[in-house]
This record gives sequence, C-alpha cells and structure tokens, in this order.
Amino acid sequence: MLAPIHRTQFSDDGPSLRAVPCGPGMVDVAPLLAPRQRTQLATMACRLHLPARMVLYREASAAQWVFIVASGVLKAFQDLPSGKRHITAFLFAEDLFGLSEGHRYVNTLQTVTPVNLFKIPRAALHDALRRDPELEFHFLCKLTHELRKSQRHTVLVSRRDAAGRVAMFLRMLEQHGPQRSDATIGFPMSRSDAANYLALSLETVSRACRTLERNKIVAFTDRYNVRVLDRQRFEKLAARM
Amino acid sequence: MLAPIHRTQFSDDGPSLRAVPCGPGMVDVAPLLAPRQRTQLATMACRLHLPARMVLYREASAAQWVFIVASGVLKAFQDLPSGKRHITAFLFAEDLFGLSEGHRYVNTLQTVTPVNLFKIPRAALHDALRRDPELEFHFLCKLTHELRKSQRHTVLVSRRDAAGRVAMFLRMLEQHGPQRSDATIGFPMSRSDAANYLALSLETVSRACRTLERNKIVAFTDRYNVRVLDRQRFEKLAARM
DNA sequence: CGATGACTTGACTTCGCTCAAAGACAGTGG
DNA sequence: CCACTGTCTTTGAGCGAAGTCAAGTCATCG
Repeated sequence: MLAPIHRTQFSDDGPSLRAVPCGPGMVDVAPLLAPRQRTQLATMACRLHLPARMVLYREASAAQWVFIVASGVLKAFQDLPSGKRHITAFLFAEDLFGLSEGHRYVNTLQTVTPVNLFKIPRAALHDALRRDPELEFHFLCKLTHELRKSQRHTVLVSRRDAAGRVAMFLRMLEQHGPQRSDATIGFPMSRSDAANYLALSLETVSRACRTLERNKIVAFTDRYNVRVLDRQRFEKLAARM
Repeated sequence: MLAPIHRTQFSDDGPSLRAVPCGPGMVDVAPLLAPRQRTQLATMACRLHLPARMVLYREASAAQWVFIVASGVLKAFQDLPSGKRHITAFLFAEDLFGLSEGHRYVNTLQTVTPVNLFKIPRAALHDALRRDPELEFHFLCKLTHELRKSQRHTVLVSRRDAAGRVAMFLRMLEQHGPQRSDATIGFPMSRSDAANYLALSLETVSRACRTLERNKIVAFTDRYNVRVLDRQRFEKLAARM
C-alpha cells in the first residue's frame, strides 16, 4: 500500500519546484519546471533517501550542495545563544534549500520524516543557471515565493493569540502537505518543533490545540492528524488577523 | 551642503543592488552590479523623485514596474483585517522592490523620507534577465539576501523582550542606513512605524527606548537620531537572544 | 513490564497591551 | 512674535495572556 504512494511522490522525472508562477493572474502554486529542465537537473543530481531525525548539514558548514525535496518533511533551524531553537522553515515536496551565504549554510537542516532528496552540486547548478536563463528565472520565482512565505511567517509570529497562530500553522500544513483522501491534515512534527516555529512555548501550543478542540473547530484523531470540523470559523481564525 | 551628499547617494551611474555576494568567504554586503549592467538597467529605467509620506502603489494593484532605491527610505506594509498595520520591510538605498505575484503587488508602498528611485518596466526587466544570465544571477543573490533579512525579521519578532527587539532594530538601521560621520544612527520613521515593524504597541516602543536610555546603552540626541553609548551591552542585547 | 520520551494540565509570575491623560513639537494664521 | 491646533510621543494604572516551573499522563520500545 505504501509503495505506489511513495512512487507518486518521488517522481522519476527528476527534481521539481513548486511556487506561484510569474504570469498574469496566477494565484495558485504549480510546478514550475518544464520536463526537459527537470531531466537536465536530474543529470546533475544525486538521489538521497534519509530516515527521520537525521541531520543533513549544520549551520556554518561548507555549502557544497543545493537540495530539492522529492518527498518527506525537513526542518531548517538555528540554535540561539539563549538556548532557544528557532525553526526558520519546514520544507516539503518540491521545495528548494541549501542556498548559502559566502558558501556556508545559514541553517542546520534535519529530517522530520523519512525523506527523498535530490542533491545538486552548487557549482554545477551555477553553471546550468548561467547557460539557461529560463531555468534561472524559475529559481527566481521560487525564491520570490519563499520570500513571501517567510513574510507570512513573520505575520504569523506577530500575532498575540496562540490559538490563531496554531490555526494559521494548521492551514499552512494543509496547503503544503500532501493531499489526503480523508480530509485530515498531517501534523508530522512534534509539538516542540511546532512551538519553535510558532515562537510559543510547547505548553502553550498544547493548550491552544486543546482550545481549538474544545471549541469544536478541529478534532485531533491522534497526535499526528487533525480534521477541520468548522471550516468557516477555522478560516476566520487563520485569516491574518 | 546638501547637494554633494545627494549626488553620492543618487549615483548617476544607474541603479545598484546591495547584498552579500555569492562567492566563497563573502560575509559583508557589497554592490553587486558591474558598471555595464548598471548602465544597461539605466537605459530601461525612469528616474523618480518623491516627497515623504507618498503612496507609490497599493496592495493588489497591477504590477507594471519594479523599483530600485537610489536614496531615501520607504516602507512596505499590509493592513490586516483587525485594523493592525504590519510593516513587512523598510527599504533603503540599493534595495529592490515591487516583485509581484500574478502581476499584482503584494504590499502597499509608501515613502518615509523623500526618495530617489529607478522605475523599471517589468516586461523590459524580464527580457533583460532572459538575455543576461549574469545579471539575473545578481537578482538571485539579492533575493536570497532579502530572504535572509526576512528570516532575521521573524527572529526579531519572536523575541519576547521589547528592549531587545528595539536594540536589534537600531542595529538594523545602523547597518542599512547611510554611514554617519558622527557615529549616530538615523531613525527616520515614526515610533508608530517602528512599532508596526516590531510587532509592539507604540507605547511599548517608546518605553523600550526610554529603558535603553535609562540603562545608558544609547542616547537619543533627538527623536530621529540615536547614539550608542555602551557598544558591548548594545551588541549583547541586539544579538539574537 | 518497566523505562524513556513526548504530551498534557495546573498554579503562579511576568511583561506587553489597552485605556487614559499629559507633554513636546511643527505648521498656521493673527 | 506668539497663541492655537493637530500630530506624535511620553508616562501611568490595571488587565490579560503567555511563560515558567512542576506534576502527572500517555505511548512506544526494549
């Protein structure tokens, strides 16, 4: 049962990037790359399968590769001097990561679930981009998309109400995670990870989840799966307040 | 006295972009574009001088142009349903803005001080990027840089202590604003604008400024200029906590 | 079956928000 | 030149929500 699902997520056609395309009236995310660009990237890429909880690279280490997610979930984080851990982003299928600053990674990267990745040598990618401006433009679109996501993250963290932050987070998971047939939302990370992303204590995340349940807005079937019960109130709460 | 300063900021050589270059060991920001690329952009660009407090464009309006700041300060913001105003970013010399999603702007843009801008038609820029992958790569670097800045903004807003947020903000102004001969930091925006960027109430921003003064970490010469008195404690407070 | 790690729940503290009022400053017109 | 006015800023008092500390529960795995 797992195998076919696995195959559809880990496409054999090579890496893919997902973002809002840069055309007029485009609103929804879509795969950006043309088949031949995916094939081209595939020739440079090395495939990687990693188990959960594995550190891919650490902050400030030499940045030799750029990665594209085929399937699974990862987290990018920094440990701050105070001991707090700030999670910059969760990464899902068709996301890009490993962009460096001065050829050093800026975050530590760790898998949350088992993942399939494409690993592309930085230098080879640079050459390919220099030769193919259309491909480079797709990367430009992807980066713009990431910038928007980061800005939404800032808005999320700016909210004062914990329940609202969690609702926004659940909606994010709903959009970025794989579609489910049973209309549940996958919540693959720990409460602690969620807390570090939401800039809340894990106790507050836990309380907020219980509050959403008590108000009949969502129901947790188990720790890792949620179902939206009251879509209207859910969207209202998750709307940028 | 103003004229020569004005000239150095509003270079006649055409638009310039400032970011951490994408080379090994590069740490500091620097101008990215080669002279001929600046000249090329200049041929497409239209120069704009605007007074303070002017709205350049509104969220969701048709995105016809991309802009590069020559001098001055602007703010990019969104008004949220709750009535709160979220300032996404302040823009300084050599910054890029106006990147659209589906050919619609995602923020409202307003000048804070008088500004000089380069206005570039979106379509013309797109063509130029398609013809010049090196130029496009500079835009890629700039976008990566903007992504890092946005992520630092998220870290800033995640802090719980108001004084620390304000200290981080002052350090940001010190780095992005023009160098001063007298070692003061320019604070060109209102307390209210700062509050909307920092996700604090303007009262709390005011109190935090007073706290920093009371602790002899900084001194406000007037509302729009600060001097760092105790660099060590300032940096410690501004360090990502 | 016991141990470990993750999550939940409760009591108390802290810090920023809200409401309210007073103070500083620039521009205007007499 | 100065009083007037509106805007921005500072300061104070009280409240509420999230953090912290501390038990207690649950699930998984050896």
